[in-house]
Amino acid sequence: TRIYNFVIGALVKSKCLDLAYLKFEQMSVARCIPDTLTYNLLIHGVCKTGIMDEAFRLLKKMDNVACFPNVFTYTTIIDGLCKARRPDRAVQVLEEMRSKNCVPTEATYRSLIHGVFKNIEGPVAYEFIEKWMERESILNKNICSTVLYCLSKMDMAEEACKFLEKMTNKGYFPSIPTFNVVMACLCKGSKFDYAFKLLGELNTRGQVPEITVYTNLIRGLYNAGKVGDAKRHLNEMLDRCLISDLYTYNISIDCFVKLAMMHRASNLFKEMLGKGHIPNLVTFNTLISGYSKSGDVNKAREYLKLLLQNGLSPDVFTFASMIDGLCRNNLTYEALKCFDEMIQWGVSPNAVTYNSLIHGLCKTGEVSLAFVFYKQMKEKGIPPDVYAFNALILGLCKMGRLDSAQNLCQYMLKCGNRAD
RNA sequence: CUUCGGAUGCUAUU
Repeated sequence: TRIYNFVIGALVKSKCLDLAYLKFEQMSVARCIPDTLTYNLLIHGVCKTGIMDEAFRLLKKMDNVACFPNVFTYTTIIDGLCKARRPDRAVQVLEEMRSKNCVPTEATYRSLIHGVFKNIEGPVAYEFIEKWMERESILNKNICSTVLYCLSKMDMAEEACKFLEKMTNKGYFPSIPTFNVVMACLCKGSKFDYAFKLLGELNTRGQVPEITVYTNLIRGLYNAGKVGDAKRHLNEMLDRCLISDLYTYNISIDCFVKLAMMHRASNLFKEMLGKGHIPNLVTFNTLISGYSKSGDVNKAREYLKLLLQNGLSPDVFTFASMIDGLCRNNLTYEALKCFDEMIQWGVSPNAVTYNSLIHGLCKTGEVSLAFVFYKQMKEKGIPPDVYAFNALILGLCKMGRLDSAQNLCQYMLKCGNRAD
């Protein structure tokens, strides 16, 4: 039986179901008795191919030959049912297993929850899980974190709030990993009031959030135009999180950059040098991008020089920032030069590089040159995206070539882009 | 050795 199981397992894994079944038939001839594992393997196979009726037939057969299904059996079937979009039946199976004194494991619940969220549309999935949990009167931390994980990953901030509200009232509080994903989701979905509330609750529990929580929050606030709040939390972050390695320094510098606080960014840079940390390419790129964005091309160049002095080679990020900065100052000619330099460095331009350049050229009215680069990027197999199209369309409009602009817009849509 | 999942990790373009 053990040998047969091994073979059947291998066959199922390599998707040779019919051969697996053949071996299964041979077992009785060889006077081997299939055990629970044998059936589990076969059920696993049929579930993967979505033939749930066959899975149930096997389950019934187990009953007939007094071979008892175990957690693995039921979990496999539940997983299969969810993937076949039959969550109601999955819940039935869950109840059936309980009635047979088979205790569901974390895997069982995860199969159900993940399966539902992955295979059913978001709102419907949430409603389903919500109802299911109401019937399950137990409050299980693992179930909660799985649900929150799914909601967060699907960017269902609204639902995540509702769910948290309900569960925290029952005494639940997310673990650190769950807390992090949920916070990321809330910040992305601009649910700041709830994010603050959650953060406050973590504080009252005497815990300090990880730095990534703050960066998500700061970035979200900044994107939502709440610069004041973002600054406040940046200060709090610096106050409470240990900025002690390259990674955390880079994060903090980036926060200052994003909030256009370049003096603070460079102070932090000096501080890290003073403490003996060696800045890396990301550090320099971050600072260069900041100065470029603020229009201070000279400072950006200064840091580029420093980058080289540190034995680092500029990469596609470096050049993108430089080109962007030059274009912002209408130094289109310099930007083109920079583009050439980039190629001399052996760095291949990507979509962002072209977008920046095209945008800059259009801004200074050199639309025909912009189209040269537009063609070049297509030739290089880089599909132009909305950034490129928007710049070109705007450029054409400014020239009064509305017809061409419209045509390009049509073309953009045809290429599978969505107009914004 | 049979079932489901396993976060967060810094930098560029409207």
